Amino acid sequence: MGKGVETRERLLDIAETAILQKGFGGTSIEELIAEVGITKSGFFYHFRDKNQLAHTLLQRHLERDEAILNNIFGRARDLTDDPLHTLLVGLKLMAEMMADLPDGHPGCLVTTYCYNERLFDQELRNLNRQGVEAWRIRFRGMIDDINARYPPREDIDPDQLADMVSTVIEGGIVISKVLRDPALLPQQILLLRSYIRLLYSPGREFDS
Amino acid sequence: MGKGVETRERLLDIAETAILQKGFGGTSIEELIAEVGITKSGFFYHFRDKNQLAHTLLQRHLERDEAILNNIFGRARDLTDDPLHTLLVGLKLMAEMMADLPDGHPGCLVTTYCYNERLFDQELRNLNRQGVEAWRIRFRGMIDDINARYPPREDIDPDQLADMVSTVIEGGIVISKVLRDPALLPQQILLLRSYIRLLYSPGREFDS
DNA sequence: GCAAATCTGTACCGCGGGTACAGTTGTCGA
DNA sequence: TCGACAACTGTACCCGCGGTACAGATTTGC
Repeated sequence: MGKGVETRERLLDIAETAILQKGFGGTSIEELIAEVGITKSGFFYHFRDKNQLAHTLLQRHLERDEAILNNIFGRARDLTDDPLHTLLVGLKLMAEMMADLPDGHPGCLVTTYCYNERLFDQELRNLNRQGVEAWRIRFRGMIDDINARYPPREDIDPDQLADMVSTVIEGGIVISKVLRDPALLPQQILLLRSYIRLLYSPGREFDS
Repeated sequence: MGKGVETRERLLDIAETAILQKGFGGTSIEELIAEVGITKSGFFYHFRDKNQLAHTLLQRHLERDEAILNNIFGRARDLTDDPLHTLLVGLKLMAEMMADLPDGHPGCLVTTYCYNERLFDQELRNLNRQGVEAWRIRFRGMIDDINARYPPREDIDPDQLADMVSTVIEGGIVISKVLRDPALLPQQILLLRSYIRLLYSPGREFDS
């Protein structure tokens, strides 16, 4: 890794932490360069402006996030062939991962950007949306596989159920942070898991 | 309503909208006074500084929120004496209210403040937490009433289930906004409702 | 008609985002 | 060993914004 790339990554790390704690408008370039130990000119060598920093940051975040999800549900698929079990195991692994974060989840850029939307251009808002759409597609695929084998106890729209994963994670992060209770996020993921298990549990399948 | 109170309320309205779209640090006093039509001196007559504006805003938000929830679940209680029905009807009413918002939900200050926490003092962060704790207490009470009459199909911690309401609402607002789909938030609330119905549905109550 | 509430006007400070551009330092291959 | 390029530093400047400090004007209510 070259020296430039390293500085750039450190800049991105510090910027991400700061933005999650103070929002985009509340984060100054000056504080970032002070922490990295470069000058303002150095910052503008790496990024055209603050907006491009935001763009790069979100892109990196979404890529990492996808890699993590691929890892989790890849491991889940290694453990079982059953699509329902795969999702349930995956959610369990996800909850365990969240529970292992020592200081709790630091926050998600998607939510921060959502509540800073008017500071960004259309392109960045679209990138954020595509990130959430990718989650929907991922979980929608898994739910389709489950529905193909198990009859749900209620007639639920698969897109809505897929979006519920994103909803519980983003909401869980917020409530967990506000209450300063790191355990809350994994608990909420396990409640979602409980819902899915109940939804596909056998018994009284054909009651109207 | 006096002239001063009216100006103050308009200032708060405009500030709330701006902060939900641009975050606290991204919202300038200058833009607020420009829209209200007063001078900077006028602003500082009403609020000591930006921080006090944030405080007043959150307090107002939490009070209004409590009034709305009282109204919704009050109406639900008028319709039925059964605690499970009350919660299910209340969630239905809440979903309908969210669906009736023409431009979708504008966002929740609790989440914005959560992702701007380092811009605020301890007192404001505590106020935010107390708001979420009030939600927990409210829903925890309703869940206790349900548990006293119905055996849940799974052994769920009542506090966690209560927090799931907050989680789904805050998360639903975020995902709804990012995807620009106002229908998503009410749908997610109805999924939560579906979970609670399944959790307390009769049949196979005593399977281990 | 007087006091208090509700502002306006003016002047000022320092920080932060951003622009512009010239100069410096280290690395690496020909 | 030299030169090109990456990765910066240094300096100077502009303007918007948060905030301070007042003094003065206008409106409202009793």
